[in-house]
Amino acid sequence: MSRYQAPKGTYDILPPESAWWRDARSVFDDLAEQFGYGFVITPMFEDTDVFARSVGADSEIVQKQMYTFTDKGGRSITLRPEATASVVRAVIQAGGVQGRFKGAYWGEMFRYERPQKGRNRQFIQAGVEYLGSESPEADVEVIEFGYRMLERLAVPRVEVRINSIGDPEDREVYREALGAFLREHYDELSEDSRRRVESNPMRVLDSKFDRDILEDAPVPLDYLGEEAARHFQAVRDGLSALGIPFVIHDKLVRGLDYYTRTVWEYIPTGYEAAQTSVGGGGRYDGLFELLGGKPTPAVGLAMGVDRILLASSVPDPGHALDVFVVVADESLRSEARILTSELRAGGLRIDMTDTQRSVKAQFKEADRSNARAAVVIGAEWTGNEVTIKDLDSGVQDVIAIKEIEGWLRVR
RNA sequence: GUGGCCGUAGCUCAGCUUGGUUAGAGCGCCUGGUUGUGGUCCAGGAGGUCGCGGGUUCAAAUCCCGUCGGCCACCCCA
Repeated sequence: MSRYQAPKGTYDILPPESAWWRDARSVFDDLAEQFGYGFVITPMFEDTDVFARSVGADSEIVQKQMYTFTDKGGRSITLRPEATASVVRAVIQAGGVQGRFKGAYWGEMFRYERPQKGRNRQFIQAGVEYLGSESPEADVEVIEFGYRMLERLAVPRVEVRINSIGDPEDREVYREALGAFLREHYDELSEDSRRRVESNPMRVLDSKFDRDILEDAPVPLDYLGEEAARHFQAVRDGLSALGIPFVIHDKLVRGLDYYTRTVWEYIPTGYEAAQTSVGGGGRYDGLFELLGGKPTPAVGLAMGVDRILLASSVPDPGHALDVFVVVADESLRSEARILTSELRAGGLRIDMTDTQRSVKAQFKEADRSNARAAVVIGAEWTGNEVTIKDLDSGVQDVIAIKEIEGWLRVR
């Protein structure tokens, strides 16, 4: 037990697990490039107002989950709990959207929460923001992006849940109807839900306790305006055309206040935990104005990379090294070092021990380091030769030093 | 923020109920059996402030209190 440990709700990533993170990052980078998204890198902290205004002052995130502090200049600063607000702020600051803007990001987010499976105080989110388009095709593309990402990261049995919460005008009418319904059944509701009837009635829909009562509750879909309804239909048609399976969840609402119309989540159905969503997104046509920009329609998603790892089947990493050099004659150690250096320069992944050890111990290390082959430097060196052994098959040959790379290529 | 479970070797855990000689196991690590050959087997070895602090006691890994941390759930969300 070490004296110092990573702060509560944070963790370190070391080999071999770190390899997955490197791979996941490159999968995401490739995908973003293929979908035509450029990278947006913003600060990890912002003026507190950026989040308070965008995410919603009454939201759970702002109420109790933000890492907020006052800096030495007396400014109220908050570590980002999510990235959309930052990206929108950055784009507004840079002059707003001319035509379309497609941006991708990957980075650490911070939320002060009680840690549990799939929930930490520092975690990685990767996402894309499709700005400047009101077309349902943009929604479809962004939904597809998340779906493909999960596909490539080997998350099995992903369910895409979609819903439309309508435009702000629709929602106002709906809120009334829902409020009336909830007040009618007030006595039957759980304590948590009762508390929210006035403060945030839409979140009651999500309650895990009141499913029976909510069975008959009005849902946002019944209150969509004509345009929002047409938009939602187009999104569904677009997804079907691409062969992306989805289910409509008429009680799906999301915790960030800025969403309008389409909202969705990705749920890996084969994975057991309380925190089931590995990603989600929505349209947020009102956010630019909220942050002082020109009205700009937009849609985006955020993927929880930590949760994707939990839900994915991690593949066998394969060989980590091409060659492990075994020094059988200690007087040739320096020659072995030089050979190692040369082979590395040629692009091979190669390692060796740094102190005298038995040949047996060196082979053991070669095996553990998951090398393809061992190259023995010993008596045969005088004839400009080495012994090379395939560590999977056990086959070994004595070959000229120059032939090492060729031997590996043929196998 | 609330609740439940847990914290003993690098890792996974036993021991704690009924306090008492040098705190154990498996895996991992090191060495040897094979004087140049791993992944199997056998033998030996290293490695522990029993999370931390306090209390009770002649005596605490074991009982009590506090604290820190972990896991799981509520809540919330990615």
